[in-house]
Amino acid sequence: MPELPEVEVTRLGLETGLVGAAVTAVTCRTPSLRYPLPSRLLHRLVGRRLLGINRRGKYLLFDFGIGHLLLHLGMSGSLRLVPAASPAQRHDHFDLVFGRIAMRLRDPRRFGAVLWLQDNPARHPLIAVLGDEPLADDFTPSWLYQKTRGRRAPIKQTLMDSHLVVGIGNIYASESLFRAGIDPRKPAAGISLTRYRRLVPAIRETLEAAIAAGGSSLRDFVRSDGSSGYFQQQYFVYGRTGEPCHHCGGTVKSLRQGGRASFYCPRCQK
DNA sequence: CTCGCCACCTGGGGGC
DNA sequence: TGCCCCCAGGTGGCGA
Repeated sequence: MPELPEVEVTRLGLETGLVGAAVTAVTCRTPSLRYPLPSRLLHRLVGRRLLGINRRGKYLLFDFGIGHLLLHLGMSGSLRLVPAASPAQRHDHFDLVFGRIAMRLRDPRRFGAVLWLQDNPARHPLIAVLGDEPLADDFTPSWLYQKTRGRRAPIKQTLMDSHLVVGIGNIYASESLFRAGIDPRKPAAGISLTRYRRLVPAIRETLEAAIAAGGSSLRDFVRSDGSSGYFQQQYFVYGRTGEPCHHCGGTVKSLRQGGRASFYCPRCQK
């Protein structure tokens, strides 16, 4: 799915095309994704101008002045700009139409979310519980070090806990730990401040490189302009079980942690 | 608070 | 060809 970089690339793609435009129609084709679609409330957007698009973690927040449309892409969601007249296909659940252009949400696995937030988005229960933004200035080695005292879970799963730090999914957790030279199985509490001084920049570099590459985490990820794309970002370890490590030439290994696949190089990551 | 596990859903791929 | 099982992905919610 869309991890933070893919959501951010989506946000950037939509922002250019939609901010300042007014909604002319709303189409809900699915009664419910993760939550029921608030179709009655959404129809009140007709005639309203989109003032801005923000991101918090993997959530997108569309500011309409009278409230915010909150979208989450789940595991398989994508948002694209299409001609308003183009026929919807299977799994196209929701359209926000801006004249001749429609922003279309497609989500085959339907883990995504569409919600209407009347009040301050930061106070919404889904947003209020979120952890630090990994690209923000307050995400520092000492902050992460302090927050992980007493956490005996493996660092890989800890990085994926959105209540601690947002936006890092299964792919970029493995990639960040490779860059930092840390074994994904290491308990978070057992990692020294010195090593967090390496991990925090590694997370930033991983996410920023992916944003620069235009989003990459799903084979079927489609950028908001509809182009197929990701400049084939090269993963260091993700999905490369049995292949040679790009750094040391050793063999990339995989294991399961909390029901998900992790990838690492035993020689580079201790 | 932390942890481990389940549920949610669908399409694609491999094995037989 | 068809069937079955497993897997991918994010996150809320549960009980321990």
